[in-house]
Amino acid sequence: MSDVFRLLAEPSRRRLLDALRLGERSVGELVDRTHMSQPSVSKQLRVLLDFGAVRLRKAGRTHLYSIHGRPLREASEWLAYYERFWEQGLGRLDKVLTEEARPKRSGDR
Amino acid sequence: MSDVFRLLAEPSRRRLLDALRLGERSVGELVDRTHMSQPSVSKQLRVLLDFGAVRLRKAGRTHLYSIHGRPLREASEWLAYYERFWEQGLGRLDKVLTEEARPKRSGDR
DNA sequence: TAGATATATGTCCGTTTGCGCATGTGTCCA
DNA sequence: TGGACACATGCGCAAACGGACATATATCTA
Repeated sequence: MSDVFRLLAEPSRRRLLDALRLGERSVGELVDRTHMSQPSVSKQLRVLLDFGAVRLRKAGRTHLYSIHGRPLREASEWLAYYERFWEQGLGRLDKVLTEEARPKRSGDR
Repeated sequence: MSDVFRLLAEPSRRRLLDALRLGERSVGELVDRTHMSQPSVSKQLRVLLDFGAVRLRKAGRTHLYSIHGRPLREASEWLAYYERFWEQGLGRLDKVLTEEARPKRSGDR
């Protein structure tokens, strides 16, 4: 994995990053929060770790993961804002943006 | 394709979007600029079109494509800024960012 | 130390997807 | 109208990748 977009292309990894949003989590907690199997969680964490997107701190037999790196922080903010629109399709974005923040400014498209 | 990250995960599509950055381009121009085969260009353009990421304007026998949609514009700016760092690996990002803009502020890690 | 707990890894399999190649469709022009 | 030109599409294939399942490794505790 040498490409952030590929990294983020996988929903399971985005779910993990989302679950790590608020801070350090153990693998078990991530399994609970994401409803993924434990092996899947571990594997995707490995991918994220190799990429440098998360950090690992071992505390006894539990492994604590946390988000690392400015790029992912930026990406996380970026996706947090747009994901809700995108997941409903692109068509509604302009509408929602207009309603939400800028009732004017239609000279964009 | 129902996921922007998957859409952007493919380097060929990012190359196309990049080639469309400055405006409308014909398929032939995109073939030249991206060094992709014509069928590949057409296919990926189709994916981008179905997603709503580009627009098509037909002028005779040439098809002019252009980027469409605020999300991709945002994504484009976002990637334009970070891509150069990411493509060289994540490790250099903090360094470059520090050198570039903020010689102080090291409490970020 | 034995067993339980927490996590990691190996293997197999099915799916997805991009590309190459050939061909089809639409448009312009002599 | 026939042929050149611009682009799109269908097909087959190979590579990438995630998940399920079983199992290995490490740590804690009785």
